[in-house]
Amino acid sequence: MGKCEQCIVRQFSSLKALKKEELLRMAECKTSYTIKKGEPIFEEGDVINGIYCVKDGVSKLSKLSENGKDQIVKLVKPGELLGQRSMISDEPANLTAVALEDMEVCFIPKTEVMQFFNENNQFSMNVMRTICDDLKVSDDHMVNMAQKNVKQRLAETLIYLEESFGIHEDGSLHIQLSREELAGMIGTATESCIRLLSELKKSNYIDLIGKKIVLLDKNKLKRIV
Amino acid sequence: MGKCEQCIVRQFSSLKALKKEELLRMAECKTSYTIKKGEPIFEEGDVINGIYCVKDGVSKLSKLSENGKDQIVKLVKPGELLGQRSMISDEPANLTAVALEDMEVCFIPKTEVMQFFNENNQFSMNVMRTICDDLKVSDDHMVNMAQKNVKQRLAETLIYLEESFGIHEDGSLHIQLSREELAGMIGTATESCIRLLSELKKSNYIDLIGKKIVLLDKNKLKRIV
DNA sequence: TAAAAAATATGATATTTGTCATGCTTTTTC
DNA sequence: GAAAAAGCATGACAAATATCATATTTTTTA
Repeated sequence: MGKCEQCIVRQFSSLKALKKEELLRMAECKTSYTIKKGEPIFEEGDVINGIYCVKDGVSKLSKLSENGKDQIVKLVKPGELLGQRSMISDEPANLTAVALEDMEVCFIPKTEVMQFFNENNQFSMNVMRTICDDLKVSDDHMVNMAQKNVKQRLAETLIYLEESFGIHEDGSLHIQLSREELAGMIGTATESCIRLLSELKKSNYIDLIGKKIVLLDKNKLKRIV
Repeated sequence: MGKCEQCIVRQFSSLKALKKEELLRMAECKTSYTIKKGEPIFEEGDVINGIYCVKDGVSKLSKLSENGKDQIVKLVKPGELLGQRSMISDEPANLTAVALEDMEVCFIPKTEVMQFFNENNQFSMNVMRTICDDLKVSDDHMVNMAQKNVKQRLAETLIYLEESFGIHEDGSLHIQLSREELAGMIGTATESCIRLLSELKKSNYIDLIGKKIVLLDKNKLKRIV
């Protein structure tokens, strides 16, 4: 079993406030999982009873709307925690978490996390701050959904994907989303998403190599937004 | 100066976890404000340095989008706290708070609230839970914005307004929003909002008496959603 | 209380976006 | 490696929504 103390991603999460002794305790009770691309970590309605710390790989958090489309609410990177909200609210998961790449995650049971809340104020504040950040992002996201058109949201999302997840050597977006998933992020029909991508390609804003996307002119894209 | 101990709304907020001694301290340092309908409590970008506890009246939390339209993100009722997120994230306000009715609010400085965080774990947990609830509501709201059409969102909003804020003796919605504000809640153009209201009236789902709105058939409305 | 301003309402029209159909391409499966 | 399946792409069209123009009503102001 890996030592939490030596885990690099811990430095980037709320867990960085934990003391040596607490980390040892956490290492004792955590469970590590490997999740294959496309597999769920948990699904909407699941009772989770703990949090997942993402060690490697990216996950999408999505919600199935009544019309059958999957709306992607957030992408989660290594170092982030999954399931905090459900654990604190003491509710089943509101979103489904599915791996976009092969992932490594550690599960920490609720009892242990609650213990940390009680004894380590800095940790509580860190978690609170993370959730506050999520809330701000979600509010802003909501305003964008309501007020921007699909083209603007697509341009914005492409820039976000490049800036948050980087690019391959060939310049293409590192994170690989299907057209359907991309449509699910910007909240539109898959066909509309594909059509707008083609349009952006024709105007030389982006390039499409197979399913890979290369941003050719970020400034122009930003001007769309 | 009013005693926080005897304030009724305290029972409905995170503040209910505060002990007698803490409430006395809070009463000492709080400031009470009366805010007239239409006036702001704070605006996007303001550094707040504390939280507002809503004693009476309803406030809208909104954000101005680049196209000049005001998107309403949330309505805040008596008993709720305003500005928690900004205070915890240590950031300027992300949203503008404007009174929809005459309001009474109490301002509690950040230093005091932080003190409570440190000494009263139950209070921290309450605040955390509130923010988690907000996050869930915001995520769900986002999915609705992305996946539902304007008519569905309007129907949903009307039901929400009735169920959360009640009705007058004549059956009309207690909370009084202009058509523009209602459009700002559902994220559409004012004209589209008005048009759909007229349509709902023609189909006898609702009645419009001047600017008052009466829900005639909530079940039918729910079937739209 | 009359005039001005703001809010509400509606029609005409343009634009955006979704849906369905269909073909092509890539990936998966046997 | 061929067949099947899934994903990508595009056209044609329909539906939803925004925009602009213009009444009408209500509210505010002088």
